Amino acid sequence: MPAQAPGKPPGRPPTITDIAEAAHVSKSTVSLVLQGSPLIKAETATRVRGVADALGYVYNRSAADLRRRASNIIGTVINDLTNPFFAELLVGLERELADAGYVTLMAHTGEDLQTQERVLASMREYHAAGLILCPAFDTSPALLQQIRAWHIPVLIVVRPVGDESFDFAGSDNETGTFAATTHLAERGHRRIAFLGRVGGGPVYELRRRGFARAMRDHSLTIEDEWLIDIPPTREGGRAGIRQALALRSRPTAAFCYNDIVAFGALSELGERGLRAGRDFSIVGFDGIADGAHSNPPLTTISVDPARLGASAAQLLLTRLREPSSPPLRYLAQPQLIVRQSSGWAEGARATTVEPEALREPLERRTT
Amino acid sequence: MPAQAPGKPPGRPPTITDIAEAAHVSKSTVSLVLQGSPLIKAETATRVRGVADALGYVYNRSAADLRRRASNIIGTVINDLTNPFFAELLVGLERELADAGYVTLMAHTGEDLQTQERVLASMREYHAAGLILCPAFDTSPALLQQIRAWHIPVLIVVRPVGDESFDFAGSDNETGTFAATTHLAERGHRRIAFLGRVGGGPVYELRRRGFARAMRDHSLTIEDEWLIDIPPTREGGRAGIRQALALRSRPTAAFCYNDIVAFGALSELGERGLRAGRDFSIVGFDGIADGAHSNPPLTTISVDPARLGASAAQLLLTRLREPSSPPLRYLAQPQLIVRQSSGWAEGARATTVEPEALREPLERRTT
DNA sequence: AAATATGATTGGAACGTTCCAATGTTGGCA
DNA sequence: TGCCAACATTGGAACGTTCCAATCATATTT
Repeated sequence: MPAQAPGKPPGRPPTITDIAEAAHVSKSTVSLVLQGSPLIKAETATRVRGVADALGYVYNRSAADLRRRASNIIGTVINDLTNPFFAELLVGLERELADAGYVTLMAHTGEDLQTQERVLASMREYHAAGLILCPAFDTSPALLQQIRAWHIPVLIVVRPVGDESFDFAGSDNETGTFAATTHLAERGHRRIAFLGRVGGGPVYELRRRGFARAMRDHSLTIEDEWLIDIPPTREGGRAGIRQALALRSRPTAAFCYNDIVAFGALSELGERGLRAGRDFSIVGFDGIADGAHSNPPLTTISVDPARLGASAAQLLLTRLREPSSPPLRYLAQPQLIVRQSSGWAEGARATTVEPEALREPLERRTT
Repeated sequence: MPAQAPGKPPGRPPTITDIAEAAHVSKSTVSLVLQGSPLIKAETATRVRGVADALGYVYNRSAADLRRRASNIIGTVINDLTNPFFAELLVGLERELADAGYVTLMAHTGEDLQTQERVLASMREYHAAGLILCPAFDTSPALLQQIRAWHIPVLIVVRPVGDESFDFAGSDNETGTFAATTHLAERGHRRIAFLGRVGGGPVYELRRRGFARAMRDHSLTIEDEWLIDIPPTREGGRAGIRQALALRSRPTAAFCYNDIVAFGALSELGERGLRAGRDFSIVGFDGIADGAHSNPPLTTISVDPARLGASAAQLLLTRLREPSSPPLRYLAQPQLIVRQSSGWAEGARATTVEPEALREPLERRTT
């Protein structure tokens, strides 16, 4: 017995023509009914729908898309699904698109430019109604120009690329980092490290700027050695902490480029018998769900990735309705979420904070 | 200036007919060339391809799919992308499918049965060549029977549903849990908790069985209260540890249903000033990437989610080539990865283990 | 030299929709 | 009664491929 497809072979699946015959109307009428057109009398419409159900009709998108020269497919290109930030973003995106009747053609690039080009070309062949692109590192503006010539609406997400003439959804990196650094400064930290890529593109640049501004505002100087160049990964976070702790002018706190870097940092601190929030302070960026349950829970700048995804989807949907309005732009306003990974600098308040004392306000939100 | 679509409006994009004219061949020839058919003389083929490029031709899948009554779309339904296990699985899947020339239509159900039905129906309309389904909790076998009638190959992933007549890719839950529990027992633990759902379906059942078998093999009894019923989430892990620590016959170790439960457990332990691996032992299940960088790094049963995804994709591809072979089945053999979250029970070896001593073998694999 | 095999190419009818233009059918109004 | 608008429905030509059957050329065999 074959595993799949038992029972009678499908025969020829019913088409609108079959429905038309059975319902004694023309196929045009059936088509209009299926599209929910108000041109058809309600009575006729329900009858037709009844017949369609009875025959087990299933709409043929290929045919419709061919004729309409369009589809309900949104191509979504994610550079690193392995980072929960993007996974959560994707969830928000997909949900919103699905609610609007679109379907998500998803591809993962793993930061590989060739893969990125390939999948984009493929999405084009599928007649995607729109594209959402989290560009891989070093994506050239030329690629975007090329896509523009395809006349498919594109929304750039998270990492800006090229000029401002493309729709974009991301977060306010400078403000967010400013808030994070300020938080550390207000807790009495004077030597604060920055763990992230050096020359890692515009997002890094903005975060570094926010960092620098906050330091300046608190009259803190930045030693060059505190700008620690590591890849934006968990391993990077580990390495960053190792470096930070080895410095002659040793920092007491670190802003981490993103939450997974921060997780790496927490892990490394733990292995050295240090407790984040007491012996060293850590702040992340992104606000992924895991941060509420790391050890210790992570103070971070939350952009609410799922919500960012939803907003991004909305932006693209707007663009689809208004193909020729000026560039759309959405910048999520990040929120500082204070949890236990950031504590007071030695001497800044009482002396050390009892772990127990920290436990009560498990999560507190600040603007 | 409009944001998108500047320059000349697309005109009419070139079709194979246009290529045919320009290359002085018939459209049949062009079609064959594009399909890489060996029927066409190499010389002609390259000429045609040249013309196609020159005209900026782009293949129209809608048209082809209509005519072929098939597509290169694989519909993938994921129940919880928020769990890195599934995100990593999806990455493996997508990569493998893309390499084979397929494209991934992805949908997220968030464990919602209605959403699941909706997205499956949608994928059917798109003429998906195959489906990959991580079923939501409580998916009824009836749904699968229904899908079977669609005559689209389905691969069930991770959670078995219904009878064994469907292709399935998952992991050996019993063996994995057996290994995890054995590991704890061999480290001298005699009171071991099980953190997971009670009555959570077949996967839970198998893991509980592996747990029970390992306990029996080491002549350990299982107190009912050690079977702690919590949702398979980070919050669940927290709650589970709270409960475990409050028991009269207090366990010294816990097997966690999956890695994110384990993360919750680590977090809760940390907040109580306990260190996993020294004061309490934790073992997870799944082997998500984060486990190598949690605090402390997590001992877990790894099924290598990305690889599982790749294998699943291979299984479906095989099915597409062999539509009527008997049911295919793939069970990943899980590996115990010993990291720092599991230590020796008090008195079982020396006394307590110095944190420093643990640091060296950062990661060790065992079968 | 005819007959046959092989290789390379082609004509054209599908595939199942959509949507424009046209047609038929009411009822209201002059 | 005739005219017109509004409403409801319809015919049929696209959309861009694929693939079967047919054709044409060339080489090989008898």
